[in-house]
Amino acid sequence: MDAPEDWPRFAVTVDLVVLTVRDGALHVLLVRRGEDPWRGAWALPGGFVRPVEDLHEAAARELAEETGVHQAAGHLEQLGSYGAPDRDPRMRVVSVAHLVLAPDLPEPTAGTDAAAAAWVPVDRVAGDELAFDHARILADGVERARAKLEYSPLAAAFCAERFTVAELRAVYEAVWGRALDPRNFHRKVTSAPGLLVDTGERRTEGRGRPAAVYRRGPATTIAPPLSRD
Amino acid sequence: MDAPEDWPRFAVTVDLVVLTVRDGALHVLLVRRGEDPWRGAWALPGGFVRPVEDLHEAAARELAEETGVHQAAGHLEQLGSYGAPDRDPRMRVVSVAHLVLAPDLPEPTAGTDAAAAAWVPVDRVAGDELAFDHARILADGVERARAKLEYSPLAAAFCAERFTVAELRAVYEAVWGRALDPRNFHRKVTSAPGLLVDTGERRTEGRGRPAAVYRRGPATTIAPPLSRD
DNA sequence: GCGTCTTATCGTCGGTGTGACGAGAAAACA
DNA sequence: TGTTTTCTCGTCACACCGACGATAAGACGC
Repeated sequence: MDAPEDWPRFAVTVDLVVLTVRDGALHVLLVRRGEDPWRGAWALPGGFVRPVEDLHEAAARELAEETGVHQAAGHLEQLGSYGAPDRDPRMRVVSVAHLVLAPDLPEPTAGTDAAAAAWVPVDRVAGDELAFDHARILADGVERARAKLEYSPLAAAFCAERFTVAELRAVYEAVWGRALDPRNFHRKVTSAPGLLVDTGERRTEGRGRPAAVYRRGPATTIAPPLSRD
Repeated sequence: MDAPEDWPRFAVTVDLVVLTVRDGALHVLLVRRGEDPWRGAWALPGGFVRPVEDLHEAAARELAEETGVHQAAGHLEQLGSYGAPDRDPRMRVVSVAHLVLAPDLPEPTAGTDAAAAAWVPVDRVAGDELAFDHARILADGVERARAKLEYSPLAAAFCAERFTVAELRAVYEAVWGRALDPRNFHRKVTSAPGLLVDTGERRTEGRGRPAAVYRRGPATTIAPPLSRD
């Protein structure tokens, strides 16, 4: 099977698990499907990969097009591919899922394809109300995010460019669903080499002593890792 | 773009990074291409996904067909997808790469498609002698394997069903390319709950005191992780 | 202005895991 | 029988961790 007519034809899509932290809870960006199948159901944003673009490009493009989110501020990585033969009743589709971690954003803008888009707390998404196999993709994405916070500086992708230790801690608490000791957390992240860069700036957030404002440092891993036990 | 004629058609393949430990070194299974493009170059084994099979099934099938390796003994997981528009000059191909960790096997059996197959030490694979983007896929697979040994019981996938602590340590040393202290390694793996099950059996390997023989335990993670520093 | 509250930041302390390494156990080999 | 080799168990100093006390520095109510 080597002639161009011989290989099975697939449609290839990218689906996006876009996560953010709002009001102390992890949220995922969902769109409501306007077409069959699964018309009216919530789904992950996504779309077809174009004939001439890389998978990563396609994901970034769909992210901007369909959700108005620009990758620059956050983090985009490939999550995995899903290609069960019957996952889409119309045709054979392989979806390359991507994970996006974004700072809290004003409001989801419904894109061209989607009837509506909304941030939904991940623990309020019932598995059976998502289209296709998106419940599994979402679960894999959330688990990936939870695991990566342990040993990577990725939590900062949920924050604005300048942030305080408390804001960073709030991200961990939201993603892990668990309260962390502010003193130990402060010690760990400030002592991890290259993780945070002190801007010298201070910021007072309502009550309490003003907090130092940091930027992301050059570190690519957190050693030793934080523990989510 | 919703009619079946509208979406771009892709070929979807699975490529396999099959790793094993031989003679104290990490080896990868390569096949020599018998057809253009890249005729005569080494490549990762792989092939087209069939119209009705899941990606994981396709990887397991290609593994058995093309290399004679049966997954049962080892470990098979998805590594990631590669879909640069120009990665195959013939057509638009998205490859879903999989990572296989297998015990040392007698000899690679050249499969139907491949002119030849061979175990090659990974540190002797020159990047520019691999077909397509397989050098990058291989690098990603090796890095995934190295990282996973830290916190998962996956090293046992490189061993036979029953193995000694020294054999397990040899796997770590081969994959990480670094000598480990036998005493500290022994302490860590035997004290990690659920990692090893003592079979009661002993085995004497040439000289030295006979070693206890273990099977894999039910643990899915190693806590605390081993460190490869 | 002055206490009070709240949050940020720094320190302390006991427990635990770690790497470096010593020492004994149990085999093969000369 | 001694030597060598490898496996296995201990020891010890050190780093780190979680729990938590103490202090710093702002806002707030009066």
